[in-house]
Amino acid sequence: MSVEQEKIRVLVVEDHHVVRQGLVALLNVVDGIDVVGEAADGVEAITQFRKHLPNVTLIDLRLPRMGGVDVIQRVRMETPQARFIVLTTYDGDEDIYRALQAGAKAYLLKGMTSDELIATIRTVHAGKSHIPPAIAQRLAERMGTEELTPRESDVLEQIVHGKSNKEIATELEISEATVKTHINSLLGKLGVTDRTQAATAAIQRGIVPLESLRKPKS
Amino acid sequence: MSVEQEKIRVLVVEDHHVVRQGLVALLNVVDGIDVVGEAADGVEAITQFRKHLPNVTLIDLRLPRMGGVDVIQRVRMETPQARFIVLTTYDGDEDIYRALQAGAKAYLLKGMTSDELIATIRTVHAGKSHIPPAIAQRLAERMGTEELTPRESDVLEQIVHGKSNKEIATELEISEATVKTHINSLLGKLGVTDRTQAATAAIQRGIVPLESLRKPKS
DNA sequence: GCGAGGGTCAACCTTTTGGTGGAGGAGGCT
DNA sequence: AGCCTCCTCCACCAAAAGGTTGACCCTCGC
Repeated sequence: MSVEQEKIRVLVVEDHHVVRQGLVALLNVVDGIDVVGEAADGVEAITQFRKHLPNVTLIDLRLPRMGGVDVIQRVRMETPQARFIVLTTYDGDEDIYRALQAGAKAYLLKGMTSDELIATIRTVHAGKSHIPPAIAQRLAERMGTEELTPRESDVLEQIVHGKSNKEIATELEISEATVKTHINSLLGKLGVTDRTQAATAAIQRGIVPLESLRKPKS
Repeated sequence: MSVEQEKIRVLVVEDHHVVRQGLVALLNVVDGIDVVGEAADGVEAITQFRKHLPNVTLIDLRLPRMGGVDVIQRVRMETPQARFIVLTTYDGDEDIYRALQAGAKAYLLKGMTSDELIATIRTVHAGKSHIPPAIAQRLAERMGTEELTPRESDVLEQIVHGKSNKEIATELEISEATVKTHINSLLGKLGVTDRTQAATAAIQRGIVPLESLRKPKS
């Protein structure tokens, strides 16, 4: 094999400017890795992906305009062989799960060392996956839990937003009795005993994003 | 004045390895700025500060071993002229407030540009403060609100952890009637109408850290 | 066609929560 | 001493939430 080996072409998607800059600088001095593009939001990420068709895409989940999970889904719809490494601070089990479901090959917590990151890029490029033990642990825990139905998720979201049963009924245009039915069901699935626990569980697990609490659009 | 101007000596405190690395690399190529130390946790931060006595300290609030706010307090106790720039992702109004109370001179959100960061370092080194409009906005909002008493905070924390009034009474060794009194009071102060809203408000404002929800130590 | 699961609703009941007013004691500040 | 805040507690009430059972209607897959 020649000294001119093929470089791994990497796309970096990260909205935090200094972090992205740091990642790019870090990776560009590594032998065999070439950062071919950068994106600061989800929409740009897709554009950049189509343009450069990178071997590996490093992506944060929290992005403006379009979330990381959606980006992964979209891109893999048209390019199934696309390899993604999710690189994020911990945002709740739900995101881990959905990212891996969407086809992410690795999940790294910010805070890993440069060596870990580089090693993971090579691993993923070689077609393998890489899930750190801490993440695998959470995934395993999540497995035992039942999925919420769409309607139950609607109700849960309203609960997190501090709505009463009556308000939820009005909002979703169903009777209060139905709201109670859903709540009773979702309490069981979440393994909690009241709405307050359901709310904190939802936030903590990332089922309902914390940002949505700021200023309700309604 | 000579060409050999005095450089601004900077200490970078940030637990995320790649982010810290990026910041240091970024700042070290800037004219007139010299990164004299790095720290990955709060305890190390204090050690490094004493060792280098930097002009400006860049610090994240979420740190292992000792939080950023505590570091600022400690250091300014022994070195009141110490200048801190808080550099963090948004963790709730409470942290902003407490960091500035502790004597931070500036508060920057990760995601700012390198230019903003550099400009702020110079500004702070010159003895001025720098609070972005978005942050000032939140501070202003917080001003109108009343402080919770220590006991009310205790109760609120229990609420966030999903305890019932009865459980809270047992936990804090007071009667359920007293718990109700505190709750009634804190609901008013938080401007909410029930415990679920109180819980989400507490999390969102950073009064009760989300991490404490994982596995209760009890 | 039949069962399973999801969504809708009702009646009934118990427990919890929130709202109000009052009241006494401890500690701090003037 | 007076005044204030905080913490403590009680009683009473109304509203909300939680638990249970049973029911009807879809749709989807077998």
